[in-house]
Amino acid sequence: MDNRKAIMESALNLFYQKGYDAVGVQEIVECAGVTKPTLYHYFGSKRGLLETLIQVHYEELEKNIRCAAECEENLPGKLYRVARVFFDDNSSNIRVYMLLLALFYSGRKNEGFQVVAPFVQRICRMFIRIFENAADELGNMHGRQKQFAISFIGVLDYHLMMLINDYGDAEEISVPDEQVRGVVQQFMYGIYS
Amino acid sequence: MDNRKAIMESALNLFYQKGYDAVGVQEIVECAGVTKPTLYHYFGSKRGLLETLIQVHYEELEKNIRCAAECEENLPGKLYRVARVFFDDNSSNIRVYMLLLALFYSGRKNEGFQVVAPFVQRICRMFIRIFENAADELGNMHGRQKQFAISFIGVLDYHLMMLINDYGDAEEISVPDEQVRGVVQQFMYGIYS
DNA sequence: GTGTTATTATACCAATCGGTATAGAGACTG
DNA sequence: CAGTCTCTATACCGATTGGTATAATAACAC
Repeated sequence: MDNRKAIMESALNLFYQKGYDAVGVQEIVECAGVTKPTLYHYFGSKRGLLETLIQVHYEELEKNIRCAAECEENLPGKLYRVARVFFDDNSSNIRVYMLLLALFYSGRKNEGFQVVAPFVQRICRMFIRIFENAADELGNMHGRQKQFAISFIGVLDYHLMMLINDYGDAEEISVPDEQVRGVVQQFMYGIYS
Repeated sequence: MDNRKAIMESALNLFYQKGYDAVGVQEIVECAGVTKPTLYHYFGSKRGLLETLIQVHYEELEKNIRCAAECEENLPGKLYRVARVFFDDNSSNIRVYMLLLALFYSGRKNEGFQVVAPFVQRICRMFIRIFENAADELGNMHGRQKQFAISFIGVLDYHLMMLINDYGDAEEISVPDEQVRGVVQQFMYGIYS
């Protein structure tokens, strides 16, 4: 019962630190203090482990994003709240999201990519909808909703990546509000703002 | 003599499609039509192969970016030229850059990350310098050069990734000028422009 | 107490991993 | 011709890969 969670926790940490393909099943179970049959009993395969890992954590991530996106504020306020979801480290949120990204970049023929791609697309669609729902604020977007969404996600992702890089191996990553607001503001009004 | 290039070409394709860790040395040499000792003669190790692969291609990428960044235009013009370097598929440029990114996201304890991190940092510094050199256009940036640079790179990367994803397995990826200009313009003047 | 089910460890599998020892082949130098 | 140097193939190395067959353990219902 508890072994299941231990395996998932170990796997998340190892995948996040070394990459999905660079981590062996043996290493995961050792880190979790169990043996291989236990892992294969719960998850069936290494891929199955990754799938449930992503799925379970993604639910919460999506919920958080959706919640932030449905708040009663103007677009900048919404984007700020969404950004905060990404920069707020709920200990596992960041690791999951970075794993998602890493696998998304890992090449289309990679097993991890195939697992992760649909989830990334769902995130993209959520962001596109944010801009569509702000049509009254933005006016005619001339079909550029997707461009807006991709740009915004890209900005968030890269800032996140750089933060993780700067912080080194530190566990906690805290991003001050003003910095998040600065990023959103620049996105909204350009770099002259 | 030619075997060396064949190995590098095969490795680049395989790493790009399946990820560094998911590709075995055996697969590389088979794809190149040689045997393992040939690879180890030229590159010493799998890591050595990756290092020379990145190094050789990076030189050209950096040259192209630097060239675009030194043109005699205003900032939007410069950014447009730089963006074009990224979106112009010189058959190998995109593959190399995406490999660079994939490894950068792959986790700090990953072998590939350690190889690639210094190159990504060099790219970042180049972008930061672009904004610093535009101080006369931008005025006092209040130390936000790095934020500008990271945001811009993030926007480019994610657009690139999405393009590759939309195009599927197609070899050639052509991005119309207007789209590139749209992205740069949004970055410069915000989404109301 | 017996049967059933879920969970776990021991021990194993073929296949592949990155890497190499040895030696042959070819080109060039003396 | 002998010697040397670069390059490459055969065949191999120990270690690890993802995965499993078997059986023991424990908890449960009856």
